[in-house]
Amino acid sequence: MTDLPATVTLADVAREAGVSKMTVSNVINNKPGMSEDTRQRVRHAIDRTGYVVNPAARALSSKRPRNNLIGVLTPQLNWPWVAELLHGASTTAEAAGLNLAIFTTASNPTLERERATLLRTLADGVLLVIPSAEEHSIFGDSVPVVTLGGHGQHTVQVDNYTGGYLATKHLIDLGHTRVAHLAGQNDDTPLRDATDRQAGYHAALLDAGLPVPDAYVQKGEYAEDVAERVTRTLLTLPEPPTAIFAANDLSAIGALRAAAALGRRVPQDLSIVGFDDIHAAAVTDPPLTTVRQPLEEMGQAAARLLIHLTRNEPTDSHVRFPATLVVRGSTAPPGQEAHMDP
Amino acid sequence: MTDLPATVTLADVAREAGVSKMTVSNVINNKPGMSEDTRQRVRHAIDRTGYVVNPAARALSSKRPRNNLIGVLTPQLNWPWVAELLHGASTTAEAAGLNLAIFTTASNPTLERERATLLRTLADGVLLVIPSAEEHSIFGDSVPVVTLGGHGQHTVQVDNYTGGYLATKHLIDLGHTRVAHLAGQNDDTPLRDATDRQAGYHAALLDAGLPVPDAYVQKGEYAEDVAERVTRTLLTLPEPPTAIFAANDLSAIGALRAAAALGRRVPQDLSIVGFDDIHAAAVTDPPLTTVRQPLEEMGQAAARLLIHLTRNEPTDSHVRFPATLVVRGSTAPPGQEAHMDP
DNA sequence: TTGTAGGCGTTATCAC
DNA sequence: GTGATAACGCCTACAA
Repeated sequence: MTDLPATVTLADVAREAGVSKMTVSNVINNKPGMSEDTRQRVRHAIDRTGYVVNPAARALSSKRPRNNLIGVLTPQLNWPWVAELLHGASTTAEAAGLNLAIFTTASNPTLERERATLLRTLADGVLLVIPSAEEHSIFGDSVPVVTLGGHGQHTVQVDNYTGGYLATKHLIDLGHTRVAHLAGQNDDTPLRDATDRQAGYHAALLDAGLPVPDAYVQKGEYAEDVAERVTRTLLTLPEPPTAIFAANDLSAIGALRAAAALGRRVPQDLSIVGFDDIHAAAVTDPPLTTVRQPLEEMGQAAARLLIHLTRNEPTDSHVRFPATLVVRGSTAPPGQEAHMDP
Repeated sequence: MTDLPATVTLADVAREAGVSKMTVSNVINNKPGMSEDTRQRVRHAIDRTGYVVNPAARALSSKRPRNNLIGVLTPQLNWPWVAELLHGASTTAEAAGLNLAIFTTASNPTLERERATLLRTLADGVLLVIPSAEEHSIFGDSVPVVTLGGHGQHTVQVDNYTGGYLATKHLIDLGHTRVAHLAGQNDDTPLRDATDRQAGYHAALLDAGLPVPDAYVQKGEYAEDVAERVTRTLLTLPEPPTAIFAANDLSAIGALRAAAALGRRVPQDLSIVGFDDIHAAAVTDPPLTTVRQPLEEMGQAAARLLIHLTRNEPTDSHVRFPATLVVRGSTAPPGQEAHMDP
């Protein structure tokens, strides 16, 4: 447990072990072709000196370094959806001996490019969470890329369309005919996920022969405060919806808030379905009926995919997880009490 | 918006501008002492070529690189407490033109050291979130370090002792005499924060002349599932507590679950106070009375502190935020309805 | 099986 | 003001 801030280099270890730098390097990288004796001697020298490779130097000298590093680019860390996803990824990565370096998406273009350069040179692979179109192009094929919640060459996704369909159908089956939607879309970037969920919503209504008044589809932007504001508008419509399908749990919670503020009881006066099944969905008042994404598993799958890619092992290109409906207390037939399964 | 994955180096820019590499380097680093004319010419060349510095190379050649990078070491990303803290830090860092590179604490010692080396060489400063003793020693004084929720040379903290005291006093003032505590402690690492909160709890009971049966202080380990299990035990005691002060909101939510499972109504049969005031605390059923930490501000303060340190500007060594009680629906006098402020 | 030379992209140093 | 040269620590390629 001695801490020598002085940097130990390959040369130091080599001197200590009485070999050349290259031999030490080869031992470190588990290269074959050297006597077991030498290998041991070097190992000991490494332990004694407390040597650790300098990833920067390694990155500089070899084009495709093995730094045990996976870079992650993600918006907003305090989005529960992201946190749970990354938790899964981190678990799997660590089990495989890989570090996760997480960067939040920079607004500043210079920062963005610096960060990309850093990852391109340093990381074994990159995990993109809900990336913008530009984020993709930055990496080209300089390093393996897996996309979580978006499109790309290698992706991990939930079946958003079916999820949207299931949520809406659940409301229809309960007897609702006026079903609104808080879409995930915002103006800047048309997110694929949001579009698919909305398509599922439309399809379910269409299959049931129900109309979709334009005013019933609002942009919730995946955000709690926006959803709250928009829900107020919906509920004060001349003919307000009796049920809302929110594109994610956060906006469902916003809707919950708006309902409470306007004195509408959930689910008696208004049914609400979310999407994601984040941790918080189970403890809201009332507990949220929602479409479950297996977030942790999805994160794990993404990490696994990336690990295979970095090792040039064969893998699937696209992993799609099923969306399942979790019925809790926020949905009921219009004008009635909740019917909950235990 | 052209994407040339081919790496542009200083030499390329130098050739383009008709100057030497050093001049380009000097322009990039805003070094004084060159004609405005040259500076402009180089600037243009940089734009034309799309040059971006290679942080790895920079790290290698200079002992104290300015990479616009703050490294963060944190346990568990899906801890809401952490997510909200880091969100704050990230906001401030980005506004100052700094990238945040977030690493989750590795269990593997080799990974841990590699990661530390990476940060030591690459980062301008390091932010440690609830660090273990060892994590501190890794960095020595090779790079500025700020600690969030722990001790060290530069720290940002909430007043945990007073927080614990406030929470407990609130329960006592409501008339509770049998007040239990779900401590944050686990066996491995005695966290300073947890100890302080518990000390506040003890002091409040002592000041009120109330006893603290050993059986009333249990290890909730800051975790929802552990807290749920332990609360079940507490509630089935011959003389169960009528109120519980949980060391964080997550364990308070666990307690909420246990109460529901055992058919105890909150707050009529059992009052619960949490700690942190994470986002979810406001939407639980019932909404959680809790001790608020200004998490986002704390993250911002930590980032600001670090930024000053990296610039060798004078700063406070320790920033302490006050803890405030937020009364919601999970507390009431024993055997009575909640008395909520709107 | 082991060692030597050279270069990765940048900055420090010191001449010009 | 500007530029050549030598590191920084490691790996690739090749030689012994």
